[in-house]
Amino acid sequence: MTIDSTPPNKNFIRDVIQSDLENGRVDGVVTRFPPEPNGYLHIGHAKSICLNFGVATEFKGRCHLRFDDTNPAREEEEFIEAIKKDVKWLGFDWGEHLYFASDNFEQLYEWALYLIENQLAYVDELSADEIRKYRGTLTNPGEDSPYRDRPTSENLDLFREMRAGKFNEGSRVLRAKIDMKSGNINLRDPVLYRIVNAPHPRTGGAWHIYPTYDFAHGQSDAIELVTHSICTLEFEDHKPLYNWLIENLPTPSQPLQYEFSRLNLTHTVLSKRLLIQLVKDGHVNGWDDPRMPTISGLRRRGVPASALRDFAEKVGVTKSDAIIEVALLEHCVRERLNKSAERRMAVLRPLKVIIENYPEDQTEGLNAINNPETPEAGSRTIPFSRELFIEHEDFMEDPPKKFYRLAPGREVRLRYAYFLTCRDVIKDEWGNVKELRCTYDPKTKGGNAPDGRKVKATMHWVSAKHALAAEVRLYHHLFSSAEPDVTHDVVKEINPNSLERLADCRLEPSLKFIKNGETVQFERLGYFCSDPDSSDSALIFNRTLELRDTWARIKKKPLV
RNA sequence: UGGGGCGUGGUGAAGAGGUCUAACACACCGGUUUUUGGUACCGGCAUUCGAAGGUUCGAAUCCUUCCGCCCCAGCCA
Repeated sequence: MTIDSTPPNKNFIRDVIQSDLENGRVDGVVTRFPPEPNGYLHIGHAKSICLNFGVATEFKGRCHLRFDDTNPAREEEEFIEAIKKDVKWLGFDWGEHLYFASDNFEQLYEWALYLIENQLAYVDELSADEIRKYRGTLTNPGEDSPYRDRPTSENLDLFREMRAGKFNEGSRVLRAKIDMKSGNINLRDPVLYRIVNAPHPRTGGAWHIYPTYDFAHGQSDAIELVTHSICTLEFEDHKPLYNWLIENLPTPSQPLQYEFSRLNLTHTVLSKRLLIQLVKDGHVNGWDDPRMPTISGLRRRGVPASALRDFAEKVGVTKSDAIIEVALLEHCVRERLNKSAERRMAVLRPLKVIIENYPEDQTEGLNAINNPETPEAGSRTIPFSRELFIEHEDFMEDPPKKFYRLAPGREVRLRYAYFLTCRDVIKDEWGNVKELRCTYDPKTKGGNAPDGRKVKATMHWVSAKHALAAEVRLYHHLFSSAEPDVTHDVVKEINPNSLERLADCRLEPSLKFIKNGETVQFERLGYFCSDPDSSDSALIFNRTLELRDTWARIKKKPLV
């Protein structure tokens, strides 16, 4: 299992486990991550995965992967596979402990009969609408169903017939007999089983009735001998029901539920409903669109799993509603990538430079360091020639005070190459700068002047005739508002410019061999990775994240 | 107006009667180093803990009242 450098922070879950271990409530830790296979995992799930698996390894226990597949109307095999892939990629291993709530359908059914026999459950023939009416409101108590006190044998017969598929969907449900007047609505005779006639991804057409979350989750925990069932805050109200079922059923163990607050992130949405909508309505290009907060989207974007783990640790685990700034995620990504990503040179918006005093047909190989943070990464050779491309925004004809890149008459350093001086600016008929005529100083090879003269800027570049053409996709926040208002229409909140495609980028030749899934740094620009859409004939790169950019800040400030 | 939960800086989050004129991290603001305006490094950033009372020699931590925010009325999870 994955061990990260970040030391675990203290949180109440760890405290509880620690004391449960010390006072003997449990003698080992078993947790579980219980996704419903009705969509892809997102970064909020990553928090839960890291917590559950993290805490399990920390206390030398284990963590199960269990699919809560109790609603065949929504669940699909595709999601099961995608979820497994994401959990693995995140660096966690459930070993032998892959489970499905559906594995327990037979046992759950037996327990339902057990409840009926103990007069703790009954078959209700009220319609969904009527049940709602009988349930009362938040402030008014509910009323007992007229079917509540039918004889056990009748309940048994009816329930068996439900299983046999004798009834229509919605015509009958099995309900727990608890308390229609409870202040906790979950205790007002909650539905335990409903009739669903949809094929189940695992059990096919074997069943006509399916347990609800409440009737499946806790018992599955108990069957798997889970000791700490960790879930999010909205299940807090369900805990009394969770416990009621465990107390009234002959389960093999008595797990306890603990709740923490779910992750919220600025500039995005993290509700499954909304993410499904973004995908279905085509506002993004699938679940793994690099703008998506899904694990698959982040992976495609070039975010390393280790950064996600760091992030999950840094956000903390509490019960208070919190909105984490994306900046924290971005920090974790940069921190990891700065250490691991090899450096390359690429020009996103090319501006042609002709070095007038450089021999026409000469090419020389220059040595460039792969990663200054990691000397073991070694170095590579990059070609230099008379015609280059530099970044368009690295040149200004009439530069403001604090701009110290290239300008007419000014000398700068080309990284790993030579000092370069701008002699002439060539413009098109519209007055746009389209080419620079420069000279270089042959004595500055490698980037230093023997006379000791200094230069204010070092710029990246690419040799025109050796460069690779590529498309580069730049991503911006999916929502420009930090906290998008999703109460009405998410679509209105979407940032229309979240994807920016640059079709004419130029890369240094070595980028041809970049491994899939490897994220590199384009010097001075940011972190990039090759997109799965990329091919030998059409290179495509995604920008994971920009480097921190002090110059951009200076530009924005007044009084430059 | 029923039940449950939560309130510590811009954002998270430690702290649970004295070591708190409140850790740490992100963000932000300055500065140093630098062949990435990156990285690294140094410094700044809550006399105050939702509010008001009270207990105490002493409170963010205990008590009382009040205020605010979140969740629950699916045969979703």
